[in-house]
Amino acid sequence: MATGRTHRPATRSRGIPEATVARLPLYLRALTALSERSVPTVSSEELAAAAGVNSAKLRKDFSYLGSYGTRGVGYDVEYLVYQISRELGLTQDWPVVIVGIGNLGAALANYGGFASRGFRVAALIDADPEMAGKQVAGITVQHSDDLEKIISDNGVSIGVITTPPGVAQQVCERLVAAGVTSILNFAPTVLSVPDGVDVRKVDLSIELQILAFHEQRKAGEEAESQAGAVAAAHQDDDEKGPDGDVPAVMPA
Amino acid sequence: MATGRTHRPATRSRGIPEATVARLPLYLRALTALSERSVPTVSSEELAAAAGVNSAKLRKDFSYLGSYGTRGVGYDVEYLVYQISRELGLTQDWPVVIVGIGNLGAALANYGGFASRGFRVAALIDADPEMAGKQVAGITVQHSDDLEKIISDNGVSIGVITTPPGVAQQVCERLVAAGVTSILNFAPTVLSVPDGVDVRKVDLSIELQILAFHEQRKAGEEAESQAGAVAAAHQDDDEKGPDGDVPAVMPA
DNA sequence: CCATCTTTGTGCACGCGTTCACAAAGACAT
DNA sequence: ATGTCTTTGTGAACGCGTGCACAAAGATGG
Repeated sequence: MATGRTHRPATRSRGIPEATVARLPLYLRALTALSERSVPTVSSEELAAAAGVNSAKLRKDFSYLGSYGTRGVGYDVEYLVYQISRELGLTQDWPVVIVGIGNLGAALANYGGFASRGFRVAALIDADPEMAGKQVAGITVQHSDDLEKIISDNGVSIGVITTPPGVAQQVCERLVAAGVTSILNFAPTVLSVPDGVDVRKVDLSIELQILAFHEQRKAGEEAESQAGAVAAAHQDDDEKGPDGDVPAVMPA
Repeated sequence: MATGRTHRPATRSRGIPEATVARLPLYLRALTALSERSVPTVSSEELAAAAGVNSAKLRKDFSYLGSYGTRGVGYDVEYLVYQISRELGLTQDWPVVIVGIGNLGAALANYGGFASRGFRVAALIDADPEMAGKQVAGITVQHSDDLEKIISDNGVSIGVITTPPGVAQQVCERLVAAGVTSILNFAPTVLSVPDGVDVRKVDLSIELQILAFHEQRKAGEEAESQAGAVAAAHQDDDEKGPDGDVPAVMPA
């Protein structure tokens, strides 16, 4: 769902399905909240509700990690927090670089959720000489000329790209050449990467467009059921779109 | 994938699979780039390469929209841009509100990708009285007391939540009560919404954790193949994790 | 008008993910 | 101990998504 180009053959890494991996952080967050409230154990039903998933799915997910529950009781919160953290690799330190310190890059640098669990902003990099030397989120921005050195000196394997789309691909290539093997891409571009490099993308514009699609559909259905037999002429699934010609309802 | 809690029964809205809908924006972006270069037609193979997907998948995706291609030639770029835009509902104007004008909210407000296609930032809302009245991205921030009025006056149906996690749920509820039916959530929280409301979430922390998982796996495999027969003792899939045992805490 | 060549549109098979439903396992009381 | 009750762990069925492979369709040239 996130890799740029690679046909990931459903990488069931060590037997853990990708879909399960994507949910583990969700469980971890819910468990951490319980842990802070000193709740000792939790049932699959309760935890599933907190994470917003089906309880059977949650149990199956956990079964891939091992048998960490106790029948008749539930799961030990602390123990599960540890197991999931370890499984996700959060027991170690992950230095991360952010490339492209514009509005978004700066916002991410300031984002608290970073340091919280295993991740540490090792460096901020920008191509603008004006930016170099400035402090953002208490970290000095460095010039992209030194990108390779920064990566190797800090042992960085995860890079975050928040550059304009035009330069994202070349930044990506430099990151990969320097040793980065995981990339989180915020630029609205499809990144091509060699095998062995993971890319996940976050794209505001795509998310909005998906929402708009469903929104339009809702409006269309609503109009359809309200209109009743009025639009009996252009019926069936042949109609080209819910909005027809006149938006009829909604925004001014 | 994105909905907070609702079991969306694979909402194949009007016969278009959800997975296809999620790729349409990708195609649209690639097509727009071609259009700007005045490319008249494009084959499924070329477009698929540009969008980073399989060409068969692309053709099947388009087949859900209709038969818009010409065999032996390909697809008419302009026509396809229009068809996909219409399908996604981008031919109409979507006023959007952003709630929570911190670093991230401000960054999104400044983000150019917003206005580009159908979306318009109708209002910025924040709970801090200090923020109200200030200009962000050329828009005056309004206080959250007026949230309901802002939503209804502007006919807003899409809301973006960039508040701290603690207040995200209640902001969400106010948005929904005021008439918002699509929510893009950047707060690290599971949102509960009534049926009929779509929620998509963007979560930096989760994305990083997924990357960390794969990163750890890569490192493990590497070490494994390098170490060779060294770790012959605790082998097989029975091993509890890369960092051995020391469970630290066991369930009481 | 026919042959050839390109490219679409899709039938089909396969695999992943989800969910149901239930047997097995353990806690707890008597 | 034994029975009851709760909750896990999982076998099995089903549906969605993906990709192969090919026939149909149309363009193009002779």
